[in-house]
Amino acid sequence: MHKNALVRDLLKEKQSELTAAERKLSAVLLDDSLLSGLQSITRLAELAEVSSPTIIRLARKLGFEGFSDMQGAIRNEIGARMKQPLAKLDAQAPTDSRGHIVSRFIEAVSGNINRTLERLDLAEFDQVAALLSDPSRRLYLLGGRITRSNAHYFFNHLQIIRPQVTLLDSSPSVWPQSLLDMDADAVLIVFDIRRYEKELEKLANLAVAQGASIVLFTDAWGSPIENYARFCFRAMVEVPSSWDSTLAINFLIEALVAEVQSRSSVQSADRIAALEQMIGESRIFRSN
Amino acid sequence: MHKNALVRDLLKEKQSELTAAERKLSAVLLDDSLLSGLQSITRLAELAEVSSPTIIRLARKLGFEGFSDMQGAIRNEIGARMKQPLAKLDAQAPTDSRGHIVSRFIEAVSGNINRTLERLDLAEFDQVAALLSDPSRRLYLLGGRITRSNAHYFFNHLQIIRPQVTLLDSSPSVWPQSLLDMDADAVLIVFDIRRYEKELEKLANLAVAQGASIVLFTDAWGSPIENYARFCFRAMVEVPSSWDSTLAINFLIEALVAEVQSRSSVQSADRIAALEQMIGESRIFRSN
DNA sequence: TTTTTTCTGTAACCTTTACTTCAAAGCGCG
DNA sequence: CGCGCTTTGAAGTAAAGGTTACAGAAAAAA
Repeated sequence: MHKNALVRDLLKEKQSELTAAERKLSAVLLDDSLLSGLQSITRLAELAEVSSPTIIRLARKLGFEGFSDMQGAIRNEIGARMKQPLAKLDAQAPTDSRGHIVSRFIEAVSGNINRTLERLDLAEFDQVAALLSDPSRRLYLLGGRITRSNAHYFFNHLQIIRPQVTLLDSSPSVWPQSLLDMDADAVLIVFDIRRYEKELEKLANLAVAQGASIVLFTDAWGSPIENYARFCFRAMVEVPSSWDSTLAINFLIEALVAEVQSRSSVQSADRIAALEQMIGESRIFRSN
Repeated sequence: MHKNALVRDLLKEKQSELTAAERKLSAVLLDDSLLSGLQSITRLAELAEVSSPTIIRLARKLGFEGFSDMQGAIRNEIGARMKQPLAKLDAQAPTDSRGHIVSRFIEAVSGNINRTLERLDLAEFDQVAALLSDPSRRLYLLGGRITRSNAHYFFNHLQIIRPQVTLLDSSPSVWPQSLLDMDADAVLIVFDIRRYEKELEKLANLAVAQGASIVLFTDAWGSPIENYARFCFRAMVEVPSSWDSTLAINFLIEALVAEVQSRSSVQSADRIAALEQMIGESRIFRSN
């Protein structure tokens, strides 16, 4: 019975029946594709911070005679996986012959991120990081219908890291007020993927006219805002879905956050500490 | 010295210096990509039809302390070969010897996504997709300080695809009003990664008490809300940054959006068409 | 051939391993 | 609070592990 089943699947399948220590162990095993299961039971026990009996109990729970038996199965499993040309998400395809949506999705997404990075100019990335770390700059973030979430995510982090960060409202009617403040020190970070929104372009145009610098995040085809942008990141967005994927854009955002944080760490340490305290004090929904 | 070199290369390199029995052993090892070297020395000896001392002598000849030492190297080697990164941005490293932040980031992120998917239960994924596609369900989304953006992103799409989707306000003081409506038909989608927020747990608890089902997105360590959740997705979030990465979570969201969309496509087609029209009519910032 | 050198397996060695037992710790429940 | 129950690791054991020493086998040199 267990001869056919893969240890990995068994682990996932019986996850709910596992105890706390067993789940800890299971996490360690799954964490590196069962590879840690090839060590001696003692080492594995130390690595997973459980005792060796726990390991044996888990092995038995999965249907093996003991640890050695399971280890043999793991070795076979890894061997089988290695002989496959490309180790991609093993398509078990329970419902669909062309593979589960998750399998197809991960394939597309990894391609998107890869190609986005291929086109990424690291020097440009560094320049943008420097720009966003400059405390004398004022940052404004703006997104479209869908990309507003990305703008919000970026804003969320930047606002904690440094002062002078503004997320523009989703309603264009209140933009003019912010526009007033955009001078040569201002940086407008715009997200605009298809379908490109005319309002965004209009605002970008006006901002540039006032001297602001624009950092644009767009898709492979390029928003019309490219013409006004000082810096431009193009990300791949196509996936097997009715919707575009902004994962590559999110990747760029997170990498920028990391870099801006490390460049601003000295100044932002106090800022974050102060924030933590304010959060603690202003907790409304008391949890006592 | 031999720390860097691969066992496989060492074997081929020193082939000429090997004795007959050693060469027989080497052939067996190379034959299945060193995989047979993961067994016990006794089994390997039987398989290669040599004695165990021969194995030790070969290991020493290659520069290892003994069989165990070589076996460890083999394990690492196989591990390295298996976890071929989703993307290995060929390190150009212009400024930093340890690689550009983007390179280090992509490595961490691809690992995170891969490991998140390994732990993902596809059946659970499908169940959640079905749940979210059910028009008789009312959906409520809730995120923490950082994950609010993810909740917003999810909301943004779900709201277009189907009716009865609500994004809970970031301020807990107005939650009770929404809580009133959460009965057995309600689905509360919660995002809670470290540092876990007590307010979220409290709300989840109350929602469950009213009969609502909870779908939880959390990190590898697991939010306390797990105890109340009907479905739980655990994503890996660690990256070389002061901040956690929610990219794996975003991946799950996008995959779910794709699946929910395809399941609801019939009903949602009209909805999207209607929406498009409304957007066209209500454009404020006219582009003449 | 004999002598010398190199190679290889057997048998002993001690260490580590996988596994069992058992008691303490944790946990839910009345 | 104590009561069961489950979960967990410490201690102990028998077996298998890796390693060593040594002697015979094979090959090379004389």
